[in-house]
This record gives sequence, structure tokens and C-alpha cells, in this order.
Amino acid sequence: MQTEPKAEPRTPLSRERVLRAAIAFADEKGLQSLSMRKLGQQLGVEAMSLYKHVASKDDMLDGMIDVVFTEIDLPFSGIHWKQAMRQRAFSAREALARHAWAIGLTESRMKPGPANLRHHDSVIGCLREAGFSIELALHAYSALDSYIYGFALQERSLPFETPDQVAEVSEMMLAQFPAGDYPNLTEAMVEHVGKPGYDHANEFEFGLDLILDGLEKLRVD
Amino acid sequence: MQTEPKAEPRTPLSRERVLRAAIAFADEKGLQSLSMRKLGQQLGVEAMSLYKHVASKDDMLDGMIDVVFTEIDLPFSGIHWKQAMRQRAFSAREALARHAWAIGLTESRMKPGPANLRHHDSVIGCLREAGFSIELALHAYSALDSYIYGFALQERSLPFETPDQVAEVSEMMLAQFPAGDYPNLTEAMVEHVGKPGYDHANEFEFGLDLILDGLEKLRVD
DNA sequence: AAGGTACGGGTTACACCGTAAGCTTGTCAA
DNA sequence: TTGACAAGCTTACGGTGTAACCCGTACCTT
Repeated sequence: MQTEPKAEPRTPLSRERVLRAAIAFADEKGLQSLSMRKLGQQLGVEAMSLYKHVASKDDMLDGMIDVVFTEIDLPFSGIHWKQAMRQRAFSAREALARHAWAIGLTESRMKPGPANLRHHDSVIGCLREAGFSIELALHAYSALDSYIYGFALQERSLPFETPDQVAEVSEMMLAQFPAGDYPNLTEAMVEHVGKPGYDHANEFEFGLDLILDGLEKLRVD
Repeated sequence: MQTEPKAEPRTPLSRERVLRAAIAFADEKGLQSLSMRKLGQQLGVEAMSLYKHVASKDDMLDGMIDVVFTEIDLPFSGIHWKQAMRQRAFSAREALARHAWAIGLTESRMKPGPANLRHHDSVIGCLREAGFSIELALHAYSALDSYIYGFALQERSLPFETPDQVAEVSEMMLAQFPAGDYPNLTEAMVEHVGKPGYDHANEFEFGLDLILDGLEKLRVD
């Protein structure tokens, strides 16, 4: 039995393809259950074959993070810095919500990839151009990114997504307390549930504008 | 050979002791290398014995997080809300810096422990007492905690700790760029390194006060 | 005192993990 | 033709979380 001449023209692997598949897997099944073996299976390949395109699993995670940074808009030039920072922040929040696993990979940020560096450079450039001093630009960047990442972190750790789930979870938690244990929290949750118009995007904007308005006042005109 | 009557009076395990040992281990060796076997070894016990006091490793991680929350000061009552929030924020940052692994365990926050709930209740109570409406109190809490956690997240992912390391890392990164790739980032780093007085605590306060000042203006008197 | 029972340790075993080392095969240049 | 090389596969090793089970001791009930 001779080997067939052109049996399977399967598209060859590449770092790009491995990273995209890994991201898709993590988006769907969670970072926890992403293993080299399962990823290989998904790609129709043995686990060890992945190592031809990726130095190690950690290297793969680094690469995945940098792809996520690719999806975050750079601040647009030609518009007011505040508007540029707002749009960048929304874009970042969306990307981090889309890839909930990314925010937890803090180890990977110690070796920032090119997309990450490019992003840093672009944001600092935008602020400098708007008249911020170097120190103030760095402070502003730190404050904004801390807020953005922290919000994404909290959003990700919420045990609900839809308003229905909010109500459901609230009731369960309220029923679990000995009723008088957490009075302020209880009050807040009851009030919270009573208002169906609550939106995460609103919540995000509130803190973001708080910071942006504060920065505007500190800027040197 | 009969068994000795009172050979080893080793202190018995308990959930408390397991959690404390796990925290100490994670503080020292990192969360990555914390395994049930190694933790058991540290406690002079087989790995499986830990499961008599802890339902699973995840349950242990949940417990560890709640212990960390125990170390965060509740907002002091009897002082100005702004001061209370400031001290709480500093305390939280310290605790999260002390236990760098804690910020990454977002999964565990989906099942908040009693210390966590108590903290929530206390903060909301402090803000309500200061005259914030329920909505504004929740918005304020969200903004502040997003900032605090995000700052801790970023601080943890910095590849340096001492000012010497800052200079060292800066030079390495600058040498690695093709010199003109990231002009703004380069300028910022050069400037940054030139100023030895830079302090993380300052950076933290900057953003924190930005938010607190903004909140003060929104509060209903 | 006798028997039961619950607790807190240990032992073994299993399925899964990342990856080092070496093997095979197809492609293409010399 | 030959030889190098890239990109797959196979095997194997040490580590992981944990289910299932075993066993001595302490205490409670009768």
C-alpha cells in the first residue's frame, strides 16, 4: 500500500494560527481548561507539534496577550485628547470583556510584546501632544489604565451578565444572609434590583469621566 | 515493639492552619508553584490529608482570598469619608502588594467570603452615612475599587521593584528598540529614569485623589 | 465496660498536564 | 542523487488534583 500522493492538503500550522486557535479556545472554554493537548486536538495535530511554532506554553500566553492588544484601538489623532482617551478606554474594555481570560495573565505583561509597546507609545504621544507634561502624562496614563484594567477585572468576576441574572443572584444572596448581617449591602442590592435600567457601560463611564475631568483641570494650557 | 504512648504531639491541622501555610507559601514561592503536595510537605503531612480541611484546591484559594480581605482595614468611622476612603485604599494596596498572587485570582471573587461581604457592607455604609445616595455610593465604590485593583494589578506586573532596577530595565529596553520605534515611550523612560524621586506611593495617590476629589463635587450636601 | 461512630491522618491509583528527546517524512536546492 | 531542513509524530518522565479506600484514636451512648 503506497502512500497517497496528495492526501490531505491541510493548511500548515503557524504561530499566527496557533495563537488564534488558542484565543478562540480560551474565549470559549476558559483559560483554565486550555492545554497543549486539547489545543492540538482542536487543530488536528499532536500536542508536541505546537512547539515547532511556540517556544513554550508561557510564550504562547505572551503571544495571545499581544494579539488582544492588537484589538485595542490606538488613540485617534486629530481629535480632542479627552475624546481620544474615551474611545481608547471603551475599546480596551470591549477587548478585555471579549477575552475575559486576558486580564488574569499578569505574568505575561512583564514581557510586553510589540503591540503593547506601540500602544503605550501612542497613548503617551497623544497626551504629550495635548499639552501634558511628561510627568503628568505618565500619571494620567497610570490612572486611566489602572481604572480600565480594574474595571475589567471586577466586571469579569461578577457572577451575572444579564439583568435577569442580577435579580436572581441578588435574591439568592439575600436569602443566604442571616438578614441583618449586611444591612447596607442588602439595602443597596434591593435598590439595585429595583432599577432595571442599570447598565455596566454607564458604570464604566462614570468613573472614566471622573478621571478625565480631573485630568483636564490639571493640564497646562 | 509497641506504639509509643505520646510520641509526636504535633499540632493538628485545621482549615485556618492550612490557609495560613498556603498564603505563606504563595507569598514566598508564587502561586504558580503552590501545589497540594508541596503544601502538605511544608506542613509535614501528606497531600491528601489537606482535603480533610479543605474541599478542593479551588476552595482553598477562595479561603486564601478571604483571609487577605481580613487584612484590609474597614473604613474607620467617625472621620471624614474622604479620609476613611483614603486609608482603606492604602490598606488595600498594601495587602495586595503583600500578597501579589491575590489579584490574579478573579475566579475566587465570584463566591465572596464573609470578610469580603463585610468589607462591601462597611464601605457602602460609610458612603451612605456621608450623604451619598445609594446610586452614587455604588458608583463611587465601583470607581474606587476599579482603580485600586487595577493599580495593584499594574504594580504587580512591573518587572522591577527598586529604583536601581528601574534604571537597569529602562536601559535594557531602550537598547532593544530600533531606537526610533517608540519615540514617546523612549522620551518618557529617559525622563523617568532621570528623576530618582519617583515613588509608587505617589503614583497611587495621584489617581486616588483625582477620583476622591471628583466624588466630593458630586456628593449631595 | 462495650460497642459504635466520627475524625484526621495515610496509601494507592488514575487521568491529565507541560515538555525533553528522538524519529519520520515531504520538499527543495545543490 | 544527495543532503539539509522544516514540520509533523511517538515515546517517556516527572509533576498535578483528587477519588476511593484503609486505619488508629477519641469520645459518646447504653
